[in-house]
Amino acid sequence: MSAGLSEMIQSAGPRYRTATEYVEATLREAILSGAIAPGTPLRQEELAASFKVSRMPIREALRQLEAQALVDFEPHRGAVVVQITLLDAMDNYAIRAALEPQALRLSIPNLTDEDFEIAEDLLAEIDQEQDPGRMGELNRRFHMTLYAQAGLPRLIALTEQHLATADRYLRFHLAAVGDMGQDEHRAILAASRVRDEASAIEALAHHHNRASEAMKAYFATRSAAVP
Amino acid sequence: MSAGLSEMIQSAGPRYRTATEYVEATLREAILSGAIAPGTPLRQEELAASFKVSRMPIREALRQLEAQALVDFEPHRGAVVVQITLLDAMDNYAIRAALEPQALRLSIPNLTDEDFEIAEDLLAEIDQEQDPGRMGELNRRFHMTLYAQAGLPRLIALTEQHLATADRYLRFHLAAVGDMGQDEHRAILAASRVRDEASAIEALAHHHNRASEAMKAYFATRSAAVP
DNA sequence: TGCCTGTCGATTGGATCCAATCTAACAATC
DNA sequence: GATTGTTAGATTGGATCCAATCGACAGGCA
Repeated sequence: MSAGLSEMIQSAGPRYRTATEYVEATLREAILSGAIAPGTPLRQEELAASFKVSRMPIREALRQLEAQALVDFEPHRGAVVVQITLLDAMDNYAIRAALEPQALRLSIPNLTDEDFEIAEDLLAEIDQEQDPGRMGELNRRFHMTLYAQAGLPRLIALTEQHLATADRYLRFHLAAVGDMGQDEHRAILAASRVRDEASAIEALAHHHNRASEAMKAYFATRSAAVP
Repeated sequence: MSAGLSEMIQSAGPRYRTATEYVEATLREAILSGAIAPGTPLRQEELAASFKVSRMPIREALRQLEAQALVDFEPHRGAVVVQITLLDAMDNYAIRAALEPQALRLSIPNLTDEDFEIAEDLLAEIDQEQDPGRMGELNRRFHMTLYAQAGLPRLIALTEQHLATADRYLRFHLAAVGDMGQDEHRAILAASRVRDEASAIEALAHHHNRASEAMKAYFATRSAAVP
């Protein structure tokens, strides 16, 4: 969370096959984590210098981020990191509230004891974690562990993408909801363990609803645009 | 459906702001409609000649299509139109079965009499249409008319994108299901008219289930890879 | 003063150029 | 005859170069 773009570039290492892949992944991480603030114009020349590549891979990466709705392109004015608004957060909640129950429903019959143990461990880790950024990551992994056996790669990838996007609202989520919803996490896990799809989905829906309502209320009291 | 890529390029006209936008939209249309067959390697030089631009806008467009899961990139081997498989079709059905009820639920309270009339007209048009490609387009517009008032732009855009992707399976859908499900369409519309969310969603779920099951059965009898 | 207009620097969109890598054909070896 | 090593051509990934557009600012005009 505290790392700026340059640190993220440093630590990226050579684990990518092409410069475009590398730039895309690093920029996405930087935007999702907040290392690059919403509204920031992304100057191609500047990024090229930071990444030590030419403008071309930067441009290809920005196009991919555009398709993921993380940056906005305006002809001849370039790319800008999309703003965080209440509407966007609600939009994201609505999409996740649609996708995640579907993924969970399809995954539950195929989950193994090992999956449940991993999920359990992740919950324990979340309990002891203080850093918000790391909590977001653990939260994502917990949810994805339960969805991973759905057997439909696109559905899983799409769900993960929108869970990752939620990291952008994490700061506001924590301010509004107060916690990561560990009780609800445990309810979801317990119902999944006994293959009780209906209860698991209900618990998940409750999880989403509480977060979404809390966020709406939080913004209602502020009425301000998000910084 | 019968138009090849070159005709689609001709008829595109100058309604785009940049070459990249133009290439991206035209290529997507060509892939979704089947004008470019699955598995086709997309040679950058060749496309550049067809579109009468350089390779650069082609590459940016291909990157966007990659983010939409319409083409596959392999380093130094280029982009290939992704194959159509039963798994992909099931994946797409599962995603739509998650997103569309959510969109419909949020939209129903805001639908106007005008919306219902438009939807009605579209159904009448579908009844008289013979061309599969055009039927796909009308079907998409019918569904999107009902979802358009959901008030969440991302959810709407994502739903539309996956409805459009379904055009790739249209040929197999028609072979498997036999029709566009007009009875179900009418049930969805009727329930939406009287703001009966539960019934509308149930009718929509039935619509998806029937299609999905029919497609699965269809492929089971063939057991072959999709051409 | 306030508004319009024209110029200039910054920045992007697109074209061209070069280097890295892959494919395929062919030769050499077992 | 099959397999492996080698090499040429095709094709992509990335760098560099040029032209088109935008924004800001200065100056003219009502």
